[in-house]
Amino acid sequence: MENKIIDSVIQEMEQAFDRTAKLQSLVELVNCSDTEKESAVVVLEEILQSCNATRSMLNSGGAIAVPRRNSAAIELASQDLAALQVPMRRDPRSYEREEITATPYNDGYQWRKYGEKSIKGCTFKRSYYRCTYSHDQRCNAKKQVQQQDCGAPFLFLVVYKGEHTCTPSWSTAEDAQLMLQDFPTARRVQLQDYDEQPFAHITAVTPPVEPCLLRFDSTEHSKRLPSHTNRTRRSVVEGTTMGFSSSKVESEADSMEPPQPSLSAICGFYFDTVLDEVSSPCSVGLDMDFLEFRF
DNA sequence: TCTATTTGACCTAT
DNA sequence: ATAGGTCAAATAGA
Repeated sequence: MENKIIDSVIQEMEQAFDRTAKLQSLVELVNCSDTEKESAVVVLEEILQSCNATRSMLNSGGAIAVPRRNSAAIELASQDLAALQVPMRRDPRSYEREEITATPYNDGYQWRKYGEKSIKGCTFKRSYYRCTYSHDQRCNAKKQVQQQDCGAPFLFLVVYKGEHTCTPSWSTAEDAQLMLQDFPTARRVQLQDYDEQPFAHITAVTPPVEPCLLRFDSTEHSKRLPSHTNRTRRSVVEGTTMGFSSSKVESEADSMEPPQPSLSAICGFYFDTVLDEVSSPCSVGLDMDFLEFRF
């Protein structure tokens, strides 16, 4: 029973770690003063260190002191944790969850927009999406995306309603590998302009079946740069899901620094590359969500 | 021509 | 009456 508790605590810690890492990547994107950002990063690093330390202790098994006199309470706590870890069977239509994210479009599912609405008290309109397979496979999953008014242009409130009951066309490991061989045509790349600055995110989620190569070609990006930055510069960034592996920049002008990873996560990676002299933030990200993808 | 998005109209709940 | 959610015709783009 004690092992069960420890397992549950480890799982909770893993989630806390992942969420903190995700928050760290968001902090990178938020427009605030350097001092504030630095403070936030320091705090986040401390949290991550604590998570790591706790995880190590739990994994070693030596630091857990379970008071035996509380065995009844332990039993109850264990049951509670188990209930948290294995949610009860529920109606897929009743499922609902919210999240704040800088990347509302790369959750691994394909969505079709069916509406947009101005919401009272909100600067930005709310967008309504339903699963692409809502008709073909009668999938009831929907989501709403609402950009936040907090001055950080990259943050969105995403509300998911209903669980996916569909089977995406690339749901097998074999399909996923085929997709990887065919990048970028097989992958969807979401391009969005924020204040006329390009921002890209790989939205096709790679099922975490095997270490795989990721490749991002910014040529498509360059087409969307503001007219005053019309130099053609092509950067190709490569990495793997197991860590950043290599990068190179091909430029017909003078050479520039190769893109460097700005944040390495425990799994997956996140890095920025500079596209031109005004340092348009071309972010290519594979965020933590992909690891949680179910198929 | 097909598919996805946009957008005004309509429906429903409060 | 109002706000939020959805529909469906018009439109855009590949």
